[in-house]
Amino acid sequence: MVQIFYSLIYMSVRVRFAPSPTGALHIGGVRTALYNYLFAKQQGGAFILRIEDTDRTRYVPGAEQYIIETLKWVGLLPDEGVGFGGDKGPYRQSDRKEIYHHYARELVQRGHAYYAFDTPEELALRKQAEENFTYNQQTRGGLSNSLTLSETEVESRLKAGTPFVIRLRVEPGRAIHVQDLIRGEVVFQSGELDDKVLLKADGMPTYHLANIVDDHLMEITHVIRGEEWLPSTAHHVLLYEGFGWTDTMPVFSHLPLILKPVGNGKLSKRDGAKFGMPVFPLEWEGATPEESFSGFRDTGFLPEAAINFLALLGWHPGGEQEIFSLQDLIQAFSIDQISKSGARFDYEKAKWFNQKYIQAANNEVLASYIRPLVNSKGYEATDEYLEQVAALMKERVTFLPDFVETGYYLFEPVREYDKETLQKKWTPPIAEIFNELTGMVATFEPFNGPALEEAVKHFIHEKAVKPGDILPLLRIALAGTMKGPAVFDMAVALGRKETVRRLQALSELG
RNA sequence: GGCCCGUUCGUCUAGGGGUUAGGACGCAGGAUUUUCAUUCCUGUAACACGGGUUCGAUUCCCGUACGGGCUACCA
Repeated sequence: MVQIFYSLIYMSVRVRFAPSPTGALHIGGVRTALYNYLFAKQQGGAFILRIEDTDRTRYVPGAEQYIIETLKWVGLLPDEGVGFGGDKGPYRQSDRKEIYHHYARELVQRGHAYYAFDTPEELALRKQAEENFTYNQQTRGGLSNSLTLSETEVESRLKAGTPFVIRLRVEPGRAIHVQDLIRGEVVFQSGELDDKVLLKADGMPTYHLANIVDDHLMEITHVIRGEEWLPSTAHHVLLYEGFGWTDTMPVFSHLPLILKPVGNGKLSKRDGAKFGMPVFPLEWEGATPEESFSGFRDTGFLPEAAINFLALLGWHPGGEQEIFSLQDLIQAFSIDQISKSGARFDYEKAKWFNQKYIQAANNEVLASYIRPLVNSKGYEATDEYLEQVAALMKERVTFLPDFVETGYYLFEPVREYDKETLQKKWTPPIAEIFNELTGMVATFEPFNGPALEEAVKHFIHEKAVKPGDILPLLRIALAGTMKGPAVFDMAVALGRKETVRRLQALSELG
């Protein structure tokens, strides 16, 4: 006992993120990965990526790569796992088939599991006949399994290759206590539990078996997973008991769900299209447009912003800080401050975080994010110019693509002029002054923001017109719109030649 | 239906037997900026309901309602 206590204290923390490669990884999965990562790093432990691909019918090619790419994008790099090495592998469950067979058989030998020969069709019929039919301690006596069949019959069926599953043998009359770090003690009555399938007829384990065997073999100390696993945790405890692994059973924490922005229920992949927002980390190209999704990355989120947003969806350290770097999060994180109730996906808040992170990012970093967007539009620009664009636009954008979309006029001629303002401001006398101003700008030295501004204002004063008569026109000439960066900063960024060209273009139009 | 979990402003949340129930997003108004945005200030708005326990409950307990999850040879 003393020894167990000792080992629990000094055993280093090991947590796992164990997604199933059935398609694009849901944003809730990213949050689960994040909480696991934060806990591991804070405790000086290991963060492990395990791929749970035991359902061959739901396997989707590319999903595993998607998961890995997501973790890389958000910066949650596993210490061990598929694609990351480690000495407790293999970390892909389909590569561990024999291991599960071995343990499933061992559990049968220990009397905590049994062979069952009932076919899916037979069970489906039973369910049709009896509405609440479950395979459990009440019903198994009347079914076809190694508890009802003679030993020789079982032997011969196994020898003949009759398909079978292995089921957990749950005995009634016990209270199973689960200690959850988020929810406290949760109690289940064993009499209400069914005899879960552990090993399927195709030879693959179910989640229940695989997750216990792997967590044990991989020396996982803490299981941090979604709330949907809470009801089956009682079965998991029974498995630890059955194997005699209770001393090293991991500590459980069941996370609250992420809910739809409006309406009832948990956030689903369809909500992305429905509400016009990403619910996946990365873009995903499915077989059809309906199965293809956009993600946070291609929408133009900074990974740091996505992480900050996700971290606070269901957890809060208690202070009034809102902006947390990954390092801040590692320091501040604690499992007992995770909320118990589900959190609605608040996209407005996500946008706010992104805006904040873009504002705070330095121009060089932003330029590197803008570069691919610029290239894909076919624009040409130097890195130095992109840094200027970043400086000009960073306080006016929400998403990365806004730099080249809202600010397109920093890369190509004005496409469309604000007619309303033009109609109001463009009068023959003003046009004449404007032309004169164009001539001045063409030769004015030095061509920098403050000097230019000073000179133009002086010019306006001399002509006895109001700044409001000229400045808006200048802006429209350069950007076409009444929104945007300071006019003189724009002029300097565009350069003298382009500025003059645009001023002339407006005159010709007028 | 059964089992399990939950419930503080519209949203994310802090708090906790006695508080003007705090912050953030959003929204509204204002200041700054002769654009827009940023920034700053102000405002808006919450303890689901009913019983206990208590001198006192939003906080503790029990119910109810509502919401959610699970109930597959899916994870």
